[in-house]
Amino acid sequence: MQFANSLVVLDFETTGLSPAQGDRAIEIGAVRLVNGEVVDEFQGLMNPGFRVSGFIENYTGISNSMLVDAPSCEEVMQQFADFIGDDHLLAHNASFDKKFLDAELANIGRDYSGTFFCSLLTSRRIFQTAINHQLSTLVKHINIPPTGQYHRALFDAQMTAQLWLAILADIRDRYGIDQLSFAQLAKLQKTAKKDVDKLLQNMIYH
DNA sequence: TGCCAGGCCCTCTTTAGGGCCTT
Repeated sequence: MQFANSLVVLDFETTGLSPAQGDRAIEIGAVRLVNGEVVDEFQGLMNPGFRVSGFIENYTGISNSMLVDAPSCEEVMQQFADFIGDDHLLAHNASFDKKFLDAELANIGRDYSGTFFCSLLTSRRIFQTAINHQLSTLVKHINIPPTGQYHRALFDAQMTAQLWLAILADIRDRYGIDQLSFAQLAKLQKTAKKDVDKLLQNMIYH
């Protein structure tokens, strides 16, 4: 059984919501979690080749003047593909970050072999009483003092990593499960909320 | 010209609609 001991936790800032509509990445931030600790990190601004909107400048704090001298998406994503290696991946609302990772890596003819996991889907199942499941709300929910600026890629990746560790700690505290396999995590994030308790109870014995 | 994401998930559901999340 392959335990989920190593993951790359990543977050993109982008020019918009959809690469299919022409949006590009403008920043990637990531940390590598190994055995519950952050052992490495990656951060890079990238020039998408066109001006970003005022909305995105305000939302992210990343201005056009910060991007004009930044390396290209292609250059940064080459480095990031090397950083990912063969690790599995995690993001908050992974469907969003996966769209951009797939699009940006396709641009440079690169790929990745790992599976994407989602802290949003998992937190909806484990922290069912949270007011909502935005990253910032969940960080408050788990009593982690935020020490940076949300909507910047590295900080959001760092907070997502802390959220993930809190999810694993909650599972350990409530069910006595010390380690979950990638297959078990995949099953958990697809299980209906009402069935999560039974699923984890059963995992104790398998 | 006008429009513009998309996957998940709940429910007053499944012959559907709308809120939540991400930028």
